[in-house]
Amino acid sequence: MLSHQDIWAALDKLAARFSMSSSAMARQAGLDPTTFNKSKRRGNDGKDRWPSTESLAKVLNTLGVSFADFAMLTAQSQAGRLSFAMGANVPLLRLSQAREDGFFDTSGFPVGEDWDEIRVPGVSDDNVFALQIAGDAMLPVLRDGDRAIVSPNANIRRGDRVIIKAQTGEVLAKSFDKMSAGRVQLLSLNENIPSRAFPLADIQWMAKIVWISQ
Amino acid sequence: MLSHQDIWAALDKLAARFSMSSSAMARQAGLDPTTFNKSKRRGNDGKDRWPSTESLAKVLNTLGVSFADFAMLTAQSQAGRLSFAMGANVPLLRLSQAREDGFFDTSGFPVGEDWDEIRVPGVSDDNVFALQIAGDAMLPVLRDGDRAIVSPNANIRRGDRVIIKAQTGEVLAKSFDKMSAGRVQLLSLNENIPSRAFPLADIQWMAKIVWISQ
DNA sequence: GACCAAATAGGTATTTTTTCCTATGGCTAT
DNA sequence: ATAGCCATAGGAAAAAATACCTATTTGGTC
Repeated sequence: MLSHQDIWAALDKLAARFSMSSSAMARQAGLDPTTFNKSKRRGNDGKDRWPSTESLAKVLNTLGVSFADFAMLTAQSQAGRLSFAMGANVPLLRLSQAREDGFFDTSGFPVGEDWDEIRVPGVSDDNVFALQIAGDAMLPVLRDGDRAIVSPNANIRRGDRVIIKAQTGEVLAKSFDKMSAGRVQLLSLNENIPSRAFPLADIQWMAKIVWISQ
Repeated sequence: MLSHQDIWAALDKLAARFSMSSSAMARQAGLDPTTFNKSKRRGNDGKDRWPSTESLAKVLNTLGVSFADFAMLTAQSQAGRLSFAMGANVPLLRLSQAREDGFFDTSGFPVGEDWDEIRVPGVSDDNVFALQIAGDAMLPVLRDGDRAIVSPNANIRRGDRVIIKAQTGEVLAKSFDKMSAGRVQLLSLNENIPSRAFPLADIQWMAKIVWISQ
C-alpha cells in the first residue's frame, strides 16, 4: 500500500543520500525551500499532503535519479516482476576485449565508453523460482548452496540446462539435448557422458535454468 | 528526464494492462471517471497537468501494483542501480523440499505457501559488470556465450569463483583458495587439479563472479 | 437501425499544493 | 557581539488538480 508517508520518507532518504536537507533539495530543484517542510506535510485539519508528481519530477531530474530508483526508496522496497523482467543495465564486455587495455582501472572497475550493456536479470516469467542446491551431485556447475534461478515458461533449446522433476520425486539438473519419440535426450551437466533418454512419462515437468548464483 | 508525458503514458499502459479504459481505472480507484481524460492533460493555456501522487497511489493500491513496477512503465524503463541492489523477490525452495509433493503444479510452476524468498540479483556494487565468455577453456562452468556477472567490490572468500586479469592481459576464471605471502592460491574451476599459486605482482585485479547466465 | 452504457470532451466549483512572505532559531565566520 | 546564511514553522495568496456536472461520441448488443 503506497502511502503519502512512503513518498515523504523516500524524499527524505533521497535528500540524505545527497547529504542535503529537504529545503536545500527543494531549492536546488527550483522549488521554494519550504515546499518539503515537515510542518507542511499535514494540514491543520489533519489532512495528509501529497507532494505533486511535478515537484517530484523536478527533484529527480535535477539530481539525476531515475523514477524507478526513487520508487525503490519507498517502504515497499523490493522490485516487482516488471523490473525483474526488464532488468538493470549492466556494462558488458567480450572476453577478447577484456584482454585489452583501457576497459578497467587498477581495481577492476569498468572505465571507458566502449562497453555494451545487457539487462540483468531480464527474466520475463511470472512463475520464476529459485532452487537451492544441496550436495555435490551436480558439481562443478552447481555447488552445494548455489541457487539456480528456474523459468518454467522459458523455451528450452538444445544445450540449455534444465531442472527436471521425475515422477519418483527426484529432482535433477541436466543439459537438454533433444526430444525424440516420447522421450527426452538429456546430457549430464559435465557432458562427458553420452546423452541418455528419459521417457516423458517418467517426468513431471522440465524447466530451464536461467541464472546460477556464485 | 521524467516528464508529465511519461507519467500519463505509464498510466495508460497500466490501464491497458488491466484491459481498462483510463476512465474505468479512475472509477475503480474511487476517482472521478474524467480525472485521467486526455482532454484534461493539458490546460487551455497549454500548461501540462501532472496527475497527483495521491491519485496515482489510489490507482496503484486498488490494482495491487507496486510503485516500483509503475515506475518501470515510464519511458526510462530500465531499473537503476538501487533496484539492481535490492532485487526482486523470487520464491526459493531447497532441493530436499523440491522432491516432495505440493510445491509445484504439473507445469513446474510454484504453488503453495511454504516457499522462502530471495532477492535476485541483489548485487550492491556500482561497478558491477558482465563478461561474455568465449571458447571452451572454462567448461563446464562457463560455456561459450555465457555471461558472468562480476562484482569488483565484493569480498572474496575461499571457494568463491573469480575473474582475474593478469599483467599479461590474460583473463582467467578461477576458484579462490587463499592468500599466502604475496601470492594467491587459485583452483581451476573444475577443481580436479591442485591449487596453483600466482604472485600478486602478476595480477592486475581479481573480482568475484556473482551470477552466471545459462 | 435503435438503444444503452461507457468513454470522452468540456465547464465550473471545490479542494489541494505551491509560491511568496515573514518570523524564529541555529550555526559559522568575522 | 554581530552579521549572514540556512533550516524550519507558519500564514495568505496564487496556481494547480480533482470533484461535480453536462453534453457528445463511441462501441456493443439486440
